[in-house]
Amino acid sequence: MDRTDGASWVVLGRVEGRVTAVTLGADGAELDRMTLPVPDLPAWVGALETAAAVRWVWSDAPRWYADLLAAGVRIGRCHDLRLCHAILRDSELVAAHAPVRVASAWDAAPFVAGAESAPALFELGSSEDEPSGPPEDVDEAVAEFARQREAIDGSEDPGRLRLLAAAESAGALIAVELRAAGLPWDAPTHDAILTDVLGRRPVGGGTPEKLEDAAARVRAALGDPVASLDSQPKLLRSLHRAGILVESTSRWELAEYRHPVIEPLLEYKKLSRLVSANGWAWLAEWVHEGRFRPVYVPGGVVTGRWASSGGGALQLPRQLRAAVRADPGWRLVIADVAQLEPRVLAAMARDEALADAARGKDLYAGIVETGAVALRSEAKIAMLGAMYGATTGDSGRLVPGLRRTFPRAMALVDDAARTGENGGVVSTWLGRSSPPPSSTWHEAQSRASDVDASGVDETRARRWARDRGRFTRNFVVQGTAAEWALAWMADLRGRLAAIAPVGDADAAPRSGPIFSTRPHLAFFLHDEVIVHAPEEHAEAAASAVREAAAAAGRLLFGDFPIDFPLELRISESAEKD
DNA sequence: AGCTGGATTGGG
DNA sequence: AGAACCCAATCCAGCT
Repeated sequence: MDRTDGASWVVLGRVEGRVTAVTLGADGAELDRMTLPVPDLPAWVGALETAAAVRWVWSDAPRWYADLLAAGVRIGRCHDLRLCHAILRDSELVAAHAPVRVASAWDAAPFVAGAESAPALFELGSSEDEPSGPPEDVDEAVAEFARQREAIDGSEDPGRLRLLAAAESAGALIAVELRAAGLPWDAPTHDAILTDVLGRRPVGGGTPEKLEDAAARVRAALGDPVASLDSQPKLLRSLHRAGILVESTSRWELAEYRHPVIEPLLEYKKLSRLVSANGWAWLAEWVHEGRFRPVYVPGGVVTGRWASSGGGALQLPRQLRAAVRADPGWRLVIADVAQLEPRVLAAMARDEALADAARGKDLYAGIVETGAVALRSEAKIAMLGAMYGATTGDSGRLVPGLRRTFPRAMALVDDAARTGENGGVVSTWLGRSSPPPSSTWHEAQSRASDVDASGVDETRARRWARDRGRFTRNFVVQGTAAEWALAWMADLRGRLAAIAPVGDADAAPRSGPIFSTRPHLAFFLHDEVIVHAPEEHAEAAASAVREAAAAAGRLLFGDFPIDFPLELRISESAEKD
């Protein structure tokens, strides 16, 4: 697929305790085949990885790489068949008749450790344990890899799809590494925050002091000593009985009312959320030996963003960031990209005016300087409105100002919206395509164009068309931003691995055998990374983070003059200053 | 008893 | 404030 650097492809498969490794030449022909027992795999991979430039081709990174890392073996590059299949199957750049497009066992959810040993109790039909994840047989893998090479080589833009496959596969490695290394988490700090906010931890697992106190004040204000506060319908009825005629129990609606119950109720909701989502139970389940190890799901969102499954890694409340603390003698390098999505939009659209406004500074301040809008706050909501498809309110009112000043960028998102409204498919910069509309959607559209269509039919069809337009409008920007972030992390991963190791693996053993002696990625959240680094290498790691951002911009957008400035700090804790 | 969907709130 | 996009986790209600 990539014939430029001479690295060989080694395809791995396994059956009944033995691994088969097939080495392929640049033309895809089989050069060599060998088998070995599963326990011998790490040593063999480690030796080959040191000796030669290898790209490992495997079904699913979590299935293969978690065990390698645990055995102390890190690899440089892979091709993740499951993730790349999902991209190529749907990509508009791939020919409609390509074999990768037909339904197959590669349309699989990721491997989940232990999932095969938990069959549903009342499952009908087969009583066999169905292992989760894609096929593991090596010949299946070789065949699928050939289909994917064919799909890419025969596509409209092989270069872009090669980049996307490489970036997505690097992300697959990084997700496994992030879990293996873990985010340094100081449980005593977390406990102190909980105790400060909620009051003393109840011994028998009951309600914390301050939560109980807030509940008592709510019930007193309602004049109902047994009011249920955790059931939305019951709470709504209690509020109505007290003369507060809200339609929901949401924070924003409650805040509009003046009544003695409002303040304690909002307090109750805040505390209740903290204890149930990130309280002591969460701490006991997800933090062990000073590390938070969430499950990241690369490509888990239609746009290509990562999702998480378990631990809520992408939903950590700001309130708890103080619990993210570097090990003794180590530092955190915390970096996020300022206004990633509008910068990506400027580059995709080749909109020099927007790129100028973004250059070297706060993009929203730059927009104000162009005169498109008067205030920074207006620039922000106008830009978000343009990318999300707002049509009403302040945002909808301000978008036309942007359309005059940045016609190219606005045309890109407007075109994406029009395509989506008409039932079409849109693609990101590197070629990830949106899913097509459902059959229900199509049926609603054709029913509305019947001669005897009712007003209800027409209204619904219009609404669904506009909903889909907003989705495709945002898809191209959010998805390309996700690609930029993958490229950033992939490049950063390589730079960090090149920094000389320090001390011995006992220095910070909690990160495991691979990550205890050198800077490593510890956290990722859409446009932010946290690197955990030995103090003496913190500056080098920070430089690597900055250089990787510049490299990612060049990799995706060549010499188009867009920059990606970072907000970066080196600190012992992730708490905001 | 287990599943699904609504409501809510946390993140970008 | 929301609006307008992409999510996950939790609890509860209502269903089978």
